[in-house]
Amino acid sequence: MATQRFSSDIGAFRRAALSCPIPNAVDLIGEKWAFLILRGALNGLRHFEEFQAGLGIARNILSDRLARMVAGGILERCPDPNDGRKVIYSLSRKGEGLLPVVVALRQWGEEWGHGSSEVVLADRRDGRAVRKICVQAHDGRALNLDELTWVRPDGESVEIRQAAE
Amino acid sequence: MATQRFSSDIGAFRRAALSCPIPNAVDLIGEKWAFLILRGALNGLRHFEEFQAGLGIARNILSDRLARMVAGGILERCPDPNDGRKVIYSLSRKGEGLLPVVVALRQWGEEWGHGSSEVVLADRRDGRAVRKICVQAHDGRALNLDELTWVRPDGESVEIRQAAE
DNA sequence: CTGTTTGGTTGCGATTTGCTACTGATATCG
DNA sequence: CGATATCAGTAGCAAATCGCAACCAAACAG
Repeated sequence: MATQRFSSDIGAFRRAALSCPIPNAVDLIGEKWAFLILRGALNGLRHFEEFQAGLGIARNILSDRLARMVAGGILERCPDPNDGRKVIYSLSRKGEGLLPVVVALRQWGEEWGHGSSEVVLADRRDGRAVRKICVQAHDGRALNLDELTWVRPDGESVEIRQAAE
Repeated sequence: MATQRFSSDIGAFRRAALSCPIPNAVDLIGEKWAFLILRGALNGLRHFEEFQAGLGIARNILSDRLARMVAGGILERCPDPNDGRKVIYSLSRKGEGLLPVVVALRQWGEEWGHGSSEVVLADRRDGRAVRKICVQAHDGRALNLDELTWVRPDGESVEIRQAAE
């Protein structure tokens, strides 16, 4: 009945995937509008109408996404104390934690020609552009894909990639 | 006719958004399956059946996403020279450039409890875990949201966030 | 030649999108 | 105060997309 005869490392991959946080994370912000709302929030958008006009998103979709992001702890929803009609959607600490993801994606887009870099993100202190985000070793050295492995916290190595040629 | 009377900074936001690479980038990988395929590819998955079994994705959807990612230059598709039935999907340099995005999202998920860190990404040279990815100033200092601004390449400051409030 | 693996495609019902119009609560204007 | 405008959503509905299952042709393997 040929139970499992995988040609390479899907077995290991699936096992590792069980504990991988990415699928859950992707359910929260791995969707066009959710990600654009996040970008908007990082850039100071705070109200329903601002998101709607700023992103050009349909109102029912926006409503749904905001609710999900609030439920997911990325955004916080509170009535505007200065104007009873308005609601303020602000980033939680968890939401702010996504800054590196958004900036990394932006830098990737710039590097690969998905839009010009007319403005660039900079350190407010001195106005100098931020560094290119990269994966860094313990000592700060930049690492690329083939310099990485998976290890268990005890230091034991685990092969997931490279298992298959 | 009340043309534009935005209460805060959507005007500036929309202007900046025109040149922002994020919407295009999001069209390419800002979707659940595309992102999971990317993660799979970074972890060594290479064949159609591997992705299908590894991710549990429907075959028609997988087919569609692979084609899009090839068209978008993230993956490269080539027939396996050793087996005429197989096709190898491998990351292009552009695709590998997304490594920081994926790792940053994974770290965020770990930090905020979307999955355990049974295995951790490490420097293959010494087996030590990689650093937490963050936005860094020119001198390597970690920067958080409120320490950032937008500047034009000539150094001229541009207010997008913080314009409101 | 027979059976299996691989990488798809096709059909179809269920879900999700996105547009437009509407509502109800609160503010602003005169 | 009364009329109007703003804000944050809902409601309805057509069109697009998803996801399952079945099917298929080409390329091996025995």
